[in-house]
Amino acid sequence: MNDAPHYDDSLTIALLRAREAVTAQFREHVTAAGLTLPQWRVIRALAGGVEMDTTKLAKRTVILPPSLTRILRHLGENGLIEQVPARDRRQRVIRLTASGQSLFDEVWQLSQKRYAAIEAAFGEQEMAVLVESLNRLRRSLDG
Amino acid sequence: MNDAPHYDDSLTIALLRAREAVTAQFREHVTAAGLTLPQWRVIRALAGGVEMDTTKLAKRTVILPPSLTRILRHLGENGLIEQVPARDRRQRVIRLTASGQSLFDEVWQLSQKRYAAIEAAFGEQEMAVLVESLNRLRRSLDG
DNA sequence: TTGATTTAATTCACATGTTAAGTATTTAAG
DNA sequence: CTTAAATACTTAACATGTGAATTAAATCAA
Repeated sequence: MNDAPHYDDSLTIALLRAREAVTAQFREHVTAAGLTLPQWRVIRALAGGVEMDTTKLAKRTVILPPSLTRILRHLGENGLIEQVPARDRRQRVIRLTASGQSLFDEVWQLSQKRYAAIEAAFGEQEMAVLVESLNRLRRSLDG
Repeated sequence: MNDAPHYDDSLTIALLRAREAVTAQFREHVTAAGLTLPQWRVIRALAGGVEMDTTKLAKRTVILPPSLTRILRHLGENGLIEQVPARDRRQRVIRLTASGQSLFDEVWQLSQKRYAAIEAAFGEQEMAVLVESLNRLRRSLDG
């Protein structure tokens, strides 16, 4: 008997589609600011004067090191980030420039509005439950 | 007051990390079969004798048309898919070859085991609730 | 202190994601 | 029947995803 590949019910596809729908809400105003979504994740991780080395940044933004290297090059070329001298000379510690922080402030305002709109559409309570469930799923698989 | 970017609590990051954790469960045996995960999504969508044009296939697998074109080229070069003549000559209707179906059968067995393991770790009930919640989220944003 | 090992990051090669533009075929308007 | 508009894909260009190999600096063992 064919255990027919229940495609749309599968967790992997549901995650993919949900992420697709959510990122679509942010893509327009982020790209209008001249950033890709991964670039925006990096900017966001560094906002508010945070300094971080590449390894931590990669984990936090869920971007693999080779991609992050390229993204940091792009952001550096646009004057949005700068390097901070570090004791361990293997590390590359990064922070936002004033220009980077300013771009963050601008985009962040719009992002917050979109985020609020998503909460309104889906339900604030349900959203908190969903995020908690996603994080619990992850923990149950990492262990 | 700085509305400090609550990074790990955000829906976008939670979705990204959860997807990361889930796909990691399938990556090893899929790549061992000589397939990438997007290629596997395509194979899976066509399994069991299903024929589909690329527009439907793109929607079903959540792969953008330009990527799908390249993926179909790769799968075709490896003899896993073939083209079916169609009335509308703009369309490209695709199906698995015998070899493609056979590769599916092989990988699918392993995938089912992994899927069952995820259900066991996270809870079958909670998983169904999560998938339903993800799909509801998507519907609330598409409208 | 030297040499082996580990760690941090980059580079390389190839696959996919993303947007815009192009091509071929079909449909529809006149 | 002919042309304009719409549809189905493809191509092009650039950015990111992914795994393997490389380089440089720090750490560890002897």
